[in-house]
Amino acid sequence: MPSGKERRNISEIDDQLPTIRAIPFSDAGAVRRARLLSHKQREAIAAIAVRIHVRKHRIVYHEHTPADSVFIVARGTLKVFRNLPSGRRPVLAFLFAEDLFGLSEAGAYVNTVQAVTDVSLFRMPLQALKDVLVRDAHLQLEMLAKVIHELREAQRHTILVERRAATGRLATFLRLLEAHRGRERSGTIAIPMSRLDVADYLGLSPEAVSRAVRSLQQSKIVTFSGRHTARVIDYPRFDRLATGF
Amino acid sequence: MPSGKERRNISEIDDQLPTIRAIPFSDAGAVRRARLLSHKQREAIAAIAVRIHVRKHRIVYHEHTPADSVFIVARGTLKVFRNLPSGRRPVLAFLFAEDLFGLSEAGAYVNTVQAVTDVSLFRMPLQALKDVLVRDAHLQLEMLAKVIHELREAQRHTILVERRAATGRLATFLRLLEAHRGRERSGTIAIPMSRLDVADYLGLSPEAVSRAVRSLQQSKIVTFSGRHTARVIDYPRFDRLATGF
DNA sequence: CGATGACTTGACTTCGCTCAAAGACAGTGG
DNA sequence: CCACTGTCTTTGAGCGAAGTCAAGTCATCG
Repeated sequence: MPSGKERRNISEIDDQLPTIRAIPFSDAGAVRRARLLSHKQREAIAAIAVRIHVRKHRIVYHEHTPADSVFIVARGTLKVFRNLPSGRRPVLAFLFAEDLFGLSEAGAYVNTVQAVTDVSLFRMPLQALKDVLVRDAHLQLEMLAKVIHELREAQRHTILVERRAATGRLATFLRLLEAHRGRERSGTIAIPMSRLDVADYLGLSPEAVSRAVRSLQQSKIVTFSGRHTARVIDYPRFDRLATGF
Repeated sequence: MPSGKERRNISEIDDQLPTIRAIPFSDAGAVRRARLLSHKQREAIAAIAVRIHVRKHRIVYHEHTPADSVFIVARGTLKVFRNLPSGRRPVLAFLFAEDLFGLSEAGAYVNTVQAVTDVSLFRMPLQALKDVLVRDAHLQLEMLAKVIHELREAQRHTILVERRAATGRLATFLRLLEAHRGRERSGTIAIPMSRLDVADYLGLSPEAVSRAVRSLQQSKIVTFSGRHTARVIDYPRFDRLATGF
């Protein structure tokens, strides 16, 4: 995929090679997530990776199916969820560019992963990846840091869904989306997923999400235009709501 | 630490060397958690580990303090929690023998870890551990499997606290405790932690936990003797409650 | 542009939380 | 060894917020 002569920004160029992003586990003061891999390490992974594209709403893999590949997100948003006997479909995480997923347990995938938008992925055969990780133990340490970071995210998520107030949960979620875009706060937050997905992530009914949206509007903290854009009006109150656990 | 001539069972002998236990990530059909390390790998870790003992209720480390060590549990139970501005103290996990903890983020511990019973730990300096992991990439892969396993546990926990019914949450928790003891189901489940700890883990008020206990008794599914022992009477209904998400 | 599914709104129910108080347990010192 | 005291736990009453059900509105895709 040659780039032609048009101007491209850094993230466009960068998604030609796989990267992962997380907070490294030593390195005090690393508040923000950083890219963990050197150019050489990225090439080592690229050598075993295939680039694949998955359309919106398509499923990447189902829980309980044999796991032969691990993935890195190049572009787009996905959701990780589980189908429960009760019919509930809790969303455990959303995945964005430079996230890693597909790490199996006992040879099978544990969750189902579905594209929320059109996505572009790097797909690595599990065995080939293991070989690379054994050969380059430093690269493996970065992977370890990434998985530890995911563990922290999962714990944050648990804390989030344990909160009582629906508006607080929603505010925290919006903040998460905002943080994921990186760079400065522009006030505008894109919400790529459906209300139902948000509800399943927050552990609320869709009606409760809807009411929380209305509540944030009425108290003039956030406005919503259409169903996929939010705009923060009152950052102080927004942050207080989001972090005021 | 020579063993003397008295009879010792396997787990007693085993806690002389650090081990970790998890479901490996390939190896189809590995339903149960297995010990991941070879004798040699255990010795490599032991070479950099110090054995420490922590009394009941003592704190191993506080969140936001500089992280210089990683730990493996040799014996006892601990809880992992966070102190939130609101005064809530959600428990994110309980730790048992052969669990790994203390993996930091940006050089600081993320959570607080406190002993629930008297515990015995292996303490490894972070830098020394990293050196070992770089030197032995296969050992590192086992560590990676362990962290992935913890990630799965965290996700299960999220699903757990999203359930509505308090009795269902309690049943699932009891099942978790039972599973952790390993071996066959004897019907008897030891509950080492306080009701408040259970409440903080399940995202309930202590009152709600108490009522759930009463409810399980009244419906003759589980009986409780004292505060730290449960006995399952009706396994079919118990399992249905616990897994019927 | 029309149909299908996603989302919102309203009315009612339910279940866990809060507050308050009584009861059980564990550790301490006499 | 036992009584005492502080803490943990249980129980009750009332409230509130999210769930459920039902119906109407909007947006999105063919």
